[in-house]
Amino acid sequence: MLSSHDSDIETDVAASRPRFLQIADDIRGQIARKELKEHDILPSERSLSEQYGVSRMTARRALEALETEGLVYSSDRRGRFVSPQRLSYNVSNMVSFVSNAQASNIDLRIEVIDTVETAMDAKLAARLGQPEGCSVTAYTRLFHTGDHPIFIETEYLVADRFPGFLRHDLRQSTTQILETHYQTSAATGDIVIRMRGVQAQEAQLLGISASHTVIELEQVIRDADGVPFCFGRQVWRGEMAEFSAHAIVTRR
Amino acid sequence: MLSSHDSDIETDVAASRPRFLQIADDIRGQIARKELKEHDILPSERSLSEQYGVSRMTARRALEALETEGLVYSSDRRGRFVSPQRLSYNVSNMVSFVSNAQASNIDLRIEVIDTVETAMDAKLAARLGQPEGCSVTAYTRLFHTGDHPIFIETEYLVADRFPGFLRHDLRQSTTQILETHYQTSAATGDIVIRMRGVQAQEAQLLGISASHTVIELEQVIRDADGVPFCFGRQVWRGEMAEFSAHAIVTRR
DNA sequence: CCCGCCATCTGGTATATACCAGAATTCATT
DNA sequence: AATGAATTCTGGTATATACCAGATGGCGGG
Repeated sequence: MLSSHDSDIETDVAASRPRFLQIADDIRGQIARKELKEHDILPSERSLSEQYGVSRMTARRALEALETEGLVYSSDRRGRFVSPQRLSYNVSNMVSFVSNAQASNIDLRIEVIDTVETAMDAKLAARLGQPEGCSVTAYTRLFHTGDHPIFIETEYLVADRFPGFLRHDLRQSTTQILETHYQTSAATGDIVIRMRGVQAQEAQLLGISASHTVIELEQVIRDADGVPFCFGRQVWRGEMAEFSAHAIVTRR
Repeated sequence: MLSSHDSDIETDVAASRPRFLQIADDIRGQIARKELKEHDILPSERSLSEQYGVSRMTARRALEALETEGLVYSSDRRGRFVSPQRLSYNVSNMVSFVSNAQASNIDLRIEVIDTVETAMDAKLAARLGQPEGCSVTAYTRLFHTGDHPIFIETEYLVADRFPGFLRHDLRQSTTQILETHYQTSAATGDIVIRMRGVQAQEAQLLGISASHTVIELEQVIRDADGVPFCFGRQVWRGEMAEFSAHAIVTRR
């Protein structure tokens, strides 16, 4: 009945749209229609290639397309899975991401990757309004929901101002630590968001393959007097978040 | 002299890091060292494969890696080129992007893709605080620097408030039009930024291949009374921009 | 000098094949 | 029941090959 029409359309589409994108569209549809749900495993490259009668490489391209879109993530040599829903991160409301997440019932786990006490390079010193070579406390943490990595954060604190900072447990909100133990809280911030290629080490921590893109979010945080005391850099799995802000036009 | 050491290191690296990433690293270095400059053409897939003694597919993967990173753009069947520097877009300072760009000597060209006068769907109506089915003026424009596409913008205006809007020349700042002819200017905005996969039509307009990622920026713009009058969606080539914001913590 | 044809270049798609290493599972041995 | 070895699965890398269609540039004819 309609089948002849359908096949006409299909061959038309086939003429224009590459096979691997058609397969990707197909799977995209299954995800949209919830036939495949969050963290469900997708068919393997080999089974897809049989299913659609294409070579493994073509099936692979379809899956890779979904992966770069962020609809799908892959776990090395285990398979590919449907990505979970995005988190929303309000950059204007600079109250701790950790507290926010916990308030919205997100199961957040923080892993401390590295801590150092070192000297500022020129760039960092400029951002923090300090002389070059000045002492800085730095730590890198990896944030997960469930066992799913979301972003890496490295923060640099003016060391003189926060003595013994690294003695605190960093698997909690640092905003909290700063307020409780150092009577310092964020008042304003300058934020930059950009998309860029992931670096090898980051890719490993985030559990994504090299040559993917990530979202980098950098912020300088200032106290009530406008004095910068922290520089932070977050590297997000791009598909895992969206960033919201509230802007107020200041006319001068 | 050092060559034996070097080759040791090289084979070590070779053992760990895939060949296609090594080639990508190599080219990335040439770009960083300015041996290849903005809009310079890269070696073709075939010449790269000869140069490094790998198959064309491997050379291709190297170039594709650079492309997804945004370091390189490709123009269908002409070749691959070094991407130009990013633009900086301050989302807090909501004064027209167009005026800003012109002030910073950026050669901006605007192409009007589509204009319509239609009825709001439920989602749009909610964002603009209007009843569903209400009349809306919409237009889609493509922004270039030189002949290089940067982003697509679609804006939706509450039609009743801006009669005859589409009669103006849209190849200029719409902020300007709104201020001059309708005594309306932006006071606050709610902005969302996310990374997502590009859609087929967008890919064509932006001159990128399908299955790449883009940055989507959505904003609701309100007047001095807090009444929303415009919803806009921008779809950026991710490598072409970075977004900055100034945040002020409001404690409640 | 201009126009149109054609060879040659480019990337885009697609197949078939091979081997590797890690993850998961199976199954026999202790 | 616990341990450990073997098998089977997965994606990751890499090669070789083929054909297509758009872009480009040279060349010849008007």
